Amino acid sequence: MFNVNPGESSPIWRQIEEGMRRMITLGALRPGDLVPSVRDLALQLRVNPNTVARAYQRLTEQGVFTVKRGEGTFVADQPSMLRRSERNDVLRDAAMRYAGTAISIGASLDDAVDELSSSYDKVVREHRRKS
Amino acid sequence: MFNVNPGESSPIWRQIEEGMRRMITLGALRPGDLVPSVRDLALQLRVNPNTVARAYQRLTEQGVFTVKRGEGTFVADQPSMLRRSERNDVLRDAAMRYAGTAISIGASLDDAVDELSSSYDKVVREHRRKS
DNA sequence: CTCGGTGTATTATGACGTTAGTACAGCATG
DNA sequence: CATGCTGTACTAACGTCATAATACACCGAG
Repeated sequence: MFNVNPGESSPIWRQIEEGMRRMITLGALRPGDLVPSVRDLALQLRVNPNTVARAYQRLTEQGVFTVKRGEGTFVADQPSMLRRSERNDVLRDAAMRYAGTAISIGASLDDAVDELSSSYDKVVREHRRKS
Repeated sequence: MFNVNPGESSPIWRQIEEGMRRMITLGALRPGDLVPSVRDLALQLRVNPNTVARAYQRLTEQGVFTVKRGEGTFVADQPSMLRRSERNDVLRDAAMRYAGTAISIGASLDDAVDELSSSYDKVVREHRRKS
């Protein structure tokens, strides 16, 4: 599925939320697909079920997941993506953070772009492989 | 100087640490320059002095800052940059995070690169303007 | 119906980051 | 010397995050 890093500065439930979004936009999870149960994913990621539950709850509120009680959680038929404005805000914030750390260690824009390109492909390939 | 976001997931002292590194690599702070006092910067950023103190302390341990008691904190004559291996690790991690969020919201690599390029220039320009 | 799985809610606990306040040691300036 | 600035250290408090242990409501399968 995907990994999670407890040492990371961003909370685990957010990593799970973003991880699930990645799986969907990469096609590893398709509309109507059954998502691992809270307890299963918690075991798999070696994380507390409550932490997974929080991520699932947020995704459900956002319309990305739908819940059938007693049956499981599924990817919504039309996974509501973020509006373009919100999407741009998210991307811009992330870009600012990345640019900031790149500059802070003296990396050039080309360096940053190269590393980004490599990482982008890497993430895509890993997900393609596991699906 | 630079800004700080309490809502960010990464701790404030780390934002200050990276911000100072940016100032140095961008030339806004040069070796031998006097750095704002802990209390001054704390007032300016609307942050607790202890938070600034922690960032300064780390930078001092890393050889980026040197301290003259009763006088102030200065940029070290030869600000010891990170080793190439560490530098690459930091950049790679940051790139992975950025790529992950970009993919999670369905942004293409080109989108991510464009936004990165824009943000990189923006950070550079802002620092140039303030120096 | 019963059983097992699902999501959900609640409470308690420990670790961590941040803030606030206070206090101390050292140096420069007057 | 005395004052005021510097960095540094310590404690208490609060909020968030993650964990843990339950308990409940719901649904499908047997």
